[in-house]
Amino acid sequence: MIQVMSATESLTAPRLRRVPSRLLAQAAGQADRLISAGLAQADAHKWHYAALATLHDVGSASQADLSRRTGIYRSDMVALLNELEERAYVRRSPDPQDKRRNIISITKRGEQQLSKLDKLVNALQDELLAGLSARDREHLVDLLARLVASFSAAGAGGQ
Amino acid sequence: MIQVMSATESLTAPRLRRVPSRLLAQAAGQADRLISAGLAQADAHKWHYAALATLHDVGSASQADLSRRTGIYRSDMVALLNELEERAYVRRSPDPQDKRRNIISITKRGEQQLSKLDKLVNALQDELLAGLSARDREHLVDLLARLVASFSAAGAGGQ
DNA sequence: CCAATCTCAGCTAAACTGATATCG
DNA sequence: CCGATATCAGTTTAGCTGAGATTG
Repeated sequence: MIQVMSATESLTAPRLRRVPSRLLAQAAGQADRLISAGLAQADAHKWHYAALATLHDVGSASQADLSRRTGIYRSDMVALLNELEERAYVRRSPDPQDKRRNIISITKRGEQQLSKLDKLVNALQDELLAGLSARDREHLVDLLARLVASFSAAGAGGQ
Repeated sequence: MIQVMSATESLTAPRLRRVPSRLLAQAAGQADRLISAGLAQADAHKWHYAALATLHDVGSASQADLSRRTGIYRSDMVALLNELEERAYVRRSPDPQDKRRNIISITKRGEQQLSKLDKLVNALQDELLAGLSARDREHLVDLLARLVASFSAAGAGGQ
């Protein structure tokens, strides 16, 4: 059993209990621990999933492209793709049209692994959200998606 | 302007767009950057706020107590309280009843700082949630609070 | 003798920066 | 010459572990 240091909520100061940024951090922490632990048992990482899922949906992409789509830094993408290539989940081939680029594509084995991870990730999300009804889950996802979208549209990230 | 590496959502693979744990991580990241940057301008940290708010609501507490209530590790609490003590926001006095403990209490200056931070933190939450209506904000907070509560009630943290 | 408290010292992993060589 | 790409090396920080000395 993993020993975690989240605030004992019953003791948390009232003032802090409903601070959105704090709740987000707590929830995200719980989610991350759960998903990471689950994926670790399949010898995988959330980045593996993100990269494979993106490659499946997009077909193939350069590393920089993959980086933008997944939110993983180009510098970290190198090591990630090394791992995926080692396990033969992806292929790296030089782009003849643009010799700077590598074309990354998912292999058959990668597709198999992806569908395995897909099931696993979905199951883990269910576990995460076990305390909420189906309607509440959808609503939560909606609100989060809108929050993320509106926020990056506003100040910070958007180009 | 802070350069951030979040996925360019318009390019994010459909499969990833509505994964709850991913949305939570993104939202929490945005929130944390915003709040941390805002608090930094007041030469403060989110932990400062958590500790001061807890002390105000509780009156006084041992370091271990504060640690449990805020979710900050006892080991990190030492350094945090050093900072707060330096700035004369809190007082550390030995507990005569239990010589292992320090009794931490908030000072007048600490109260002043707290009300400053209170306003600041509230303003930052508003900025964070600017894209959502008042009803949506409440709903989001509700859902997050229930998620966090149900989750720790279930498997992981709760004794 | 075991459990809790405060403190210090250190580790790990994630997020991020910067530089280099290559190419468009 | 500027901008993008892949790669490598390095920093910073949050979160976490472990151990020591003291006390209940």
